[in-house]
Amino acid sequence: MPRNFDFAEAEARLYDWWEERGWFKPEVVAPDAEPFVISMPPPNVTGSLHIGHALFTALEDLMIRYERMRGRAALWVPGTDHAGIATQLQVEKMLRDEGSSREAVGYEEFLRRTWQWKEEHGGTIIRQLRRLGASCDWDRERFTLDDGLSEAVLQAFLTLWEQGLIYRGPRLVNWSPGLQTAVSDLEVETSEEEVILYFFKYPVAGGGHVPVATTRPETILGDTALAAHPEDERYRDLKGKTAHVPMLGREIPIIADEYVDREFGTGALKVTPAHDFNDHEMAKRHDLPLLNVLNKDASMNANAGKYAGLDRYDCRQQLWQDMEAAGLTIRTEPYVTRIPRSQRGGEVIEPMMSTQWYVKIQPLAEKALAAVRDGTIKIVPERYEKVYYHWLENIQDWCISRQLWWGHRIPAWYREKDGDPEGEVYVGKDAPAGDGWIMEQDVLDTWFSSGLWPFSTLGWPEESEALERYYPTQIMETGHDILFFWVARMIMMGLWFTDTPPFHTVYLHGLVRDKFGRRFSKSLGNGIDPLTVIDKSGADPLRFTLITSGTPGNDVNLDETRVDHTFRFVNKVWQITSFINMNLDGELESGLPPLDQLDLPSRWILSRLHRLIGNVQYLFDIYQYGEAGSQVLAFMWDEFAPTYLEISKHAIYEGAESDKQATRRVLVAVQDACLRMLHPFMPFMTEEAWRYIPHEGEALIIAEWPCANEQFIDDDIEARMNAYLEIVRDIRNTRSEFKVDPGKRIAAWAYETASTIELTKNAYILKRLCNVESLQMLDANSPVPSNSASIVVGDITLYLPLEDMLDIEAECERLANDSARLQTQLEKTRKMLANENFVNKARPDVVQRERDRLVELEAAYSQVEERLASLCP
RNA sequence: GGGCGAUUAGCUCAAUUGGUUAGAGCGUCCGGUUUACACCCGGGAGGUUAUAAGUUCGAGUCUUAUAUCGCCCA
Repeated sequence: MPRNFDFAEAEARLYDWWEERGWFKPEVVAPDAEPFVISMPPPNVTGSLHIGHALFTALEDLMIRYERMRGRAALWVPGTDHAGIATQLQVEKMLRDEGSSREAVGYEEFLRRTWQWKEEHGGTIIRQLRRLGASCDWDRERFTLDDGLSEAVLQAFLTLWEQGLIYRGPRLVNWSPGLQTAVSDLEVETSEEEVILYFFKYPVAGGGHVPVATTRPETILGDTALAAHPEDERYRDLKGKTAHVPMLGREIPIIADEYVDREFGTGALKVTPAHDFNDHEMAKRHDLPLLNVLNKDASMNANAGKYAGLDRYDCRQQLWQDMEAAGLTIRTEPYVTRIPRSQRGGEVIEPMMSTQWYVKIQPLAEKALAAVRDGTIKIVPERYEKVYYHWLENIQDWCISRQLWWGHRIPAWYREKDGDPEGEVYVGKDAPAGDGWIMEQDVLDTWFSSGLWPFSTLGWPEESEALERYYPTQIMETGHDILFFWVARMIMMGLWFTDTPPFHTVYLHGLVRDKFGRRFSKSLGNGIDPLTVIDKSGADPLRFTLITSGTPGNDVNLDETRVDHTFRFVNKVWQITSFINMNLDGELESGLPPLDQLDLPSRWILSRLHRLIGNVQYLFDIYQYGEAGSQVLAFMWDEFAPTYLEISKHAIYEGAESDKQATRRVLVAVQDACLRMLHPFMPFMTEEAWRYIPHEGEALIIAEWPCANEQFIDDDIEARMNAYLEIVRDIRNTRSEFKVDPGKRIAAWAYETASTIELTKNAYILKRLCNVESLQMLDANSPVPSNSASIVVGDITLYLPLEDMLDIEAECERLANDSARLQTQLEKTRKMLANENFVNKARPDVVQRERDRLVELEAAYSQVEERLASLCP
């Protein structure tokens, strides 16, 4: 067995082996095995791996490997998303670099170039997932724009259309002037920004004016009314009058509406129904006309009169200058308000009138709400259920059309009629009979196709075998940031089209941030590239660290020193394996010897192991994977390796043959169980290490998940072993305190009592763990050995002859400290047990524990006192 | 404005049906070439669990209020 785990060599080799053997496929188990299916959240096809992908991969692969080991038909369906806007932007940038543009090359060529781009860059992220060890069924890899999924999108669209749940119409939308497309509410991010509030005079017909304030003066050109609160005294006289739009002179009515906030600005409000959502609502109430003053690129259109052609911000300046010259301005002041920006491009979103396609979402939303309310679908952590409810209860119709070229083209056709190019509309896969039909050029929101993902990837709308066998899936594991974008939509569409919840559990993880909790950003330069980390330390440490660094639903602050630590843990596990491997010496009978033939340390480690297995199982059941991993680490690093392994050297180096064999079998059994439990966290090293210990079965990846056996769990054994371990700790402390050379073997003495005789039975524990060569019994009449330090644990006192190394003064101080500590604990315990409320109300086992503790403390205290009295007058 | 989360050692985090002395890692200090591992081993220092009240025999954990930070929604 190699001295160290060569991850760089082993990872690629093992991954290829697993894949070639077909172990990533659900068919490896019996055909009647219960399926366990996860649909991978499809990464952007042209993206590259970042730490967030590493987190979801680590978690999902953990779930998949765990269930595979439990005998389920585990299927992890991988794939990528065409990511309409993101991909189109990348290709447009490439064209721009070539001095060209989307418009210049034209629709067909643009699509050709985009597909070409996808072919070139599309495989990158998928290849990178392999480096993390992702055990996906690659034969089932899908892409949201492949033929099957396009068919699914078409089917879904047409079904909704037939059901009257899709409509097209002019609405006020969030318009992204940079991308030149409509975007949905979810794609707009608003945040507070400092802007300028402009106060000006709105001329009233027949003389006078009304003071008005706005943050967007250019929208004045689109005003179709002036409004005041009906009870506002200041504007009572204006009722029924009209006003003139500054610089344009257009006459508009002055209306009264309760929406107007009397406290804000001047109390009077300009109404721009084509460029403001609130004004739009008001316009509906008052039957006001809508006047669009913006072009698609947010320059002013013909309705802006002489300002036509100016960019929105240039217009703002120019108009204000002109108004100033006309004596219509009052003043400006800094003002903080919420500005909507495009989640993608970052530029300011303009509400604009536009004809778009919508899904009437209410009926779908109701089903999706009910599924979580009645527990059919569970969200982990549970608190996100509230967030989910709130969003679905207030959901607006979903704008699904995007003015992009890259995506699923909406299956609609137009024909000119009465001069209107869209006078006739037809929805269907193919153009209807007759000439002149032109296909809708807009595409669907990318989330429309990813909403179908859990079932479209399995063949829907075909009634495929895969769909029959593997749908519904089990867990949807994804980031909490896309709960609305994606999860809610999958639930809505899954329930709507398949009449089945697409999964029973939603497991949400948080964002990965840097160690100070900051988001990764280029400007901060704090990014952590998963591939760099893998190159340096291997995939296992990164995976384990990501999983154990946080708790479900919460952000993970990734500290790279933890990756280093996990790297050392990987080495630790390897070294344990190596130790076992080099001490095997020939054939080893499989399984464990009968319990009654095992020594105390063996029974102790098996008890600890099965307790651990039980805990890990419980933690997996409640999705606490991080804690489960940490507990395995703690067991191996703090109990198995430093205690059992060290003690086992006694049997292996100097025991009888039967003891050697028994100890070897225990070592193998414990290590085997640990490797199995660790496999889903760190698949590579565990698989490789497993080959070096006796095992049944071809590979760890398909080995059985361990199961806790109550028969091994033994409180009495653990208590007896703990007594030794406490003595060991005390002896080590004492040696350290008196600066006894760690390599020096010393003796220990004790007066003969039932407890000390018992102690001699396993004296090799002390020999191995704290270099105590022999435990010798003192005659009851002999004096306490001079120059010795005393170790008191329960009713046992050991004397360590330290010869000239003992400093009496120091020993007395040590004993006094012990005494004080014991006294404090005694008082506390006595007080507890004297409290009738405690004795009567606390659980009996808790009370008993305190009683046992009291006995032990009393024994220890009296011995310390005795020793103190004799040594320190 | 509404909702949610966080606040535990210098830093990053655990501690899940309330129960021994609140644990790890990194950092720090002391000591070690012990035949699995210096990618290591042994030992130490470092905490009023944000604050204040409450429930309870018992609170990091449950309740209420406050403060600070963060996220989501309007």
